[in-house]
This record gives sequence, C-alpha cells and structure tokens, in this order.
Amino acid sequence: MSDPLKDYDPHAFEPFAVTVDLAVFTVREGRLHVLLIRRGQDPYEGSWALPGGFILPRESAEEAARRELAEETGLSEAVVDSLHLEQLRTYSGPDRDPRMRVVSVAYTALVPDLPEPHGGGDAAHAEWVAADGLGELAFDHGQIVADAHDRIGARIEYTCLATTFCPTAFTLGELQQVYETVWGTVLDRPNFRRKVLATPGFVEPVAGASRLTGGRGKPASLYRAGPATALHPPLLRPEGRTA
Amino acid sequence: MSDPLKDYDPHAFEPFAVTVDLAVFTVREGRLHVLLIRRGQDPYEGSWALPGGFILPRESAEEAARRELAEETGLSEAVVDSLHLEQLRTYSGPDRDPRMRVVSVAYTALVPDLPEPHGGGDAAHAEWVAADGLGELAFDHGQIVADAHDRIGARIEYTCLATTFCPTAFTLGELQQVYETVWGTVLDRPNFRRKVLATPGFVEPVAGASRLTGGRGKPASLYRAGPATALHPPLLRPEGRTA
DNA sequence: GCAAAAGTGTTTTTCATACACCCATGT
DNA sequence: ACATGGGTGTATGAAAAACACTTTTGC
Repeated sequence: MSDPLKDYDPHAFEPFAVTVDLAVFTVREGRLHVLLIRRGQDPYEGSWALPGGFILPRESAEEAARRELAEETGLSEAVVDSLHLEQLRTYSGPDRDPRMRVVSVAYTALVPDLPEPHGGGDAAHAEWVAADGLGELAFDHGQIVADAHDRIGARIEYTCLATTFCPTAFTLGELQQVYETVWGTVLDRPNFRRKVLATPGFVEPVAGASRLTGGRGKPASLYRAGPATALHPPLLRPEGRTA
Repeated sequence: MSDPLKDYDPHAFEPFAVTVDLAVFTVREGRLHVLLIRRGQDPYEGSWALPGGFILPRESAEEAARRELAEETGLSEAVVDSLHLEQLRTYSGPDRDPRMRVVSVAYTALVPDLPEPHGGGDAAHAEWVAADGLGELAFDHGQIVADAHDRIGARIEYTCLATTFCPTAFTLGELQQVYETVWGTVLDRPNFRRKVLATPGFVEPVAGASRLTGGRGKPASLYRAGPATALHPPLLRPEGRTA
C-alpha cells in the first residue's frame, strides 16, 4: 500500500478476487488426513480441492476462514471460534485459476478425529482423505497441502499444537501417535513421556481417569491440554529438521 | 477459491486492492534498522510507512515485492533478484486503509548496511530508521514491523539467514553482533565461534584475509557465507524462545 | 605497558539416547 | 500363560554453558 493509492480509482484496475483456502488436518487410524471437497464444476471437475471461499467485504481473512470452516465441517460456531487457525501463506501466481486473477490466503487447522464432516450446505461432499499419496489436486492445492504439512511438522516441535489433534482427554500414547504420524517417525516412548511431562503447562493429568486404548494392555491415564502455548525445551524430531 | 467462483462476475463485487508491503531490515551501528518512507499524502500524512505498492495484473506477489524493493532502494535488479525475500503474512483487516479495502501481502528482506538507500523515483525519501522505539507508523505497519522482527529472530535460529545482514566478507564478531542485535542479548564469544564453525556450510574462511574491526585489537580473519541454507544443530538464543 | 579485540582450551553440568525392566489388562 | 500397551529407572555419551587463558594489534 502506501503511496500508489494516491490517484487510485477503485474500479480502474482489473479486479483481484481474494479468497481463503483451508487445509484442515486430522489424525485418523495413524494416518494424517486432509479435509477435501470433490469439485463439481468446470475447472478441475472431479478433482479434489481444498474448502474455501471469498472474503466478504467486511470480513478479515481469518474471519472468512472461520466462517468457511464452520460451513464446510458443520462444526458449531463456538467450537470453530475456539480452534487454533494458523495463517500459512498467500498464494498469488497470476495463473492459479484459469478463470480470473485469484489471490488466496491459506490457513491451516488441526482438529481431533471425532467430528465426521457432516453438515448442511457446502459440507455435503466434504471428506477426510489420507494425506500421503493423494493424487493431483485442483489448482495449486497440492502445493498448499504439502506446505501445510511441512509447517505443522515444524510447529509441533516448538508449540503445544499437537494436543489440538486430540480429543479433550487423551492418553500420552495418543499424543505420541500424533507426533509419529505427522513426522513419519518412531519415537521412544519413555523419552517422549519424560519430555512431555517435563514441559510445564503442556499437559495436565485428569484426576483418576484412565482409558483402555488397544483393547489389551494396561489402561492409560488421561491428560488434557495445559495452559502453555509454547514448548520451552522444544521437542525436536530425531533426524535433522525440514527447514 | 474452489466453489464460490461458479457464477462469478469479475466486476460484481466491490473490488479488493491487493498490495505488497516490505519490511527491509539492516544492522547498523549495533542497532536494527528498518527502511521507511515519510508519507506525503492524506491518510497518515507525515508518518513513517513501509515501502510497497500494488501487485500488477500479471505479477505474483513475490515478483511485485522484488520490483518495489528495487525501486525503493535503488539496488540493481541483479542484486535484488538474488536476495532472500520471505513472505511474512497477509494483513487483511477490513479497515486497514480508510480509503478502500486493501489486502496486503507483507515480505521481509535482510540486507547488509553498505547500500545507502539512494535511488531515483520512489527512493528519494526512503530512510533507515532504528527499529527500537519508533513511534506510531501509518496503517498497521507498526504491527507488521513487530511481526517481522519476531520472525527474523526465529529464522536466524534455524537458518543461515544472519549472513545476509553482513557484507560478502565478514568477521565472526560481525556475525555475532547481528545475532546480538536482532535478539537483544549478549552471547559468549568462544561458544558462538564454536557453534558457527561446527555447522558445515554456514561460513567458509576467506584465504589469508583479515580486518581490523574496532580500531584496536587483533585483526579478525574473514569469512563468507557458505552453501548451507539450514542450520542443523540450531543456534538457540539464551532465554526461552519467543514462539 | 596497557587496553581492546580475536582466538584457544578446559571444566562442569545438563540433556538426549538407548535400553532394561515392572505393571495392568484382555484373551 | 502370554501378548499387548502403559509406566519407571538408569547408564552412557554428546553437547551447551561458563570461564580461564593466550595472541595480536593501536595508543
């Protein structure tokens, strides 16, 4: 902005459409899944695409992202408002969309597995698709999903975000599986435990609660997400970072 | 994007202007400086603002950022093309600019101190301003500068970006001062040295060259940036992270 | 000689890793 | 009984932090 707006006539330029795209992830059955929509219209008809839509005239991009997320997933406004939404980056290639100039602000969200993406309206055909080995997506959405996966992998090293993949009460084994799934690595259980419990505010024990996870084995005690948001000694993945 | 574009008429919506804003930093005399422009027009007249401008119809946001950077700093196209430009985030509040709806993609660049921002045209009134304790900036540019500072502080922990603040040949003391300036901390010289030299590809020695830095003292040997881009054992700042 | 800045070495402590081992539950 | 997953303890090794010390220059 700044200077060039001095003699600007709002309708002089060819207009840019500004949209949001959502890369919503969950961990299901030990695999990372993305929420996708099967396209029914002309460009890329039949391909998978990310949910998203226009920013309305009086909305910020984040507000638009939350609104679209609620519409696509059928989650209540209250739940969506409390979710952690992270701006990924903005995609602005002049030929992203063959129809017109579309600049899109991409957001990432991490949700627990529980909610099936049912819901009225747009959500009718939204589905969870395994993130590894999905084919060509519409537009540059394949790139967006790849960027989002990288970002999440890096974010869970320094932040407490991994708990947002879990239900309100979860076991440490479940939390560990989130890390293993996102990073595609195997972690040492005793050491993972120690690091997580040694980080103040990461997780807090739920009184005397426990849950049987795999059908067999000792029931694991339950934890909930703590008040901390950053991970002070970071939880680095085994092999070097993705940069 | 995706669905909502099905019946879209390019001129039906009130148009969004899409711009880029640049937060260009340098380290000068042990202080972090930002490149700013004194506004001469109506909104925020007389205030400092970030350089930036419109994305042209056939440009990506990054291309626009490089073009603007060349215009504002007077640096040659070749230099600007080789610079590391990083997309920060997109600012989209509906009332950022009182005149109309402007969505702006912010970029950060790190440059060495050498080049005085002279240059024809727009650069006439671009100046380096110390980043600590600058007053109110125009629009939401104060927020952008703060976000950019945070981001840079985090980036130099894991990447070799800090060398882009230095001239082509630099001493380890100069590199250390970059870290100290950006983080606002003091580092232990022997330990800093060790970490930097232990990271393969971070810096490479320049044959027998040396330079006298403070007027007195032993001349320091010179290094140049190495081929590495990521810092494998990260160079973490003393106190916990900014997150 | 002294101050200032570069560079080297060493010691201490902390932390990550890799295991070995015990506990509780379902079949 | 045994397989399966949860949980505890511990020895080893690498790395970060703290700091003492030497070197080379200008004044």
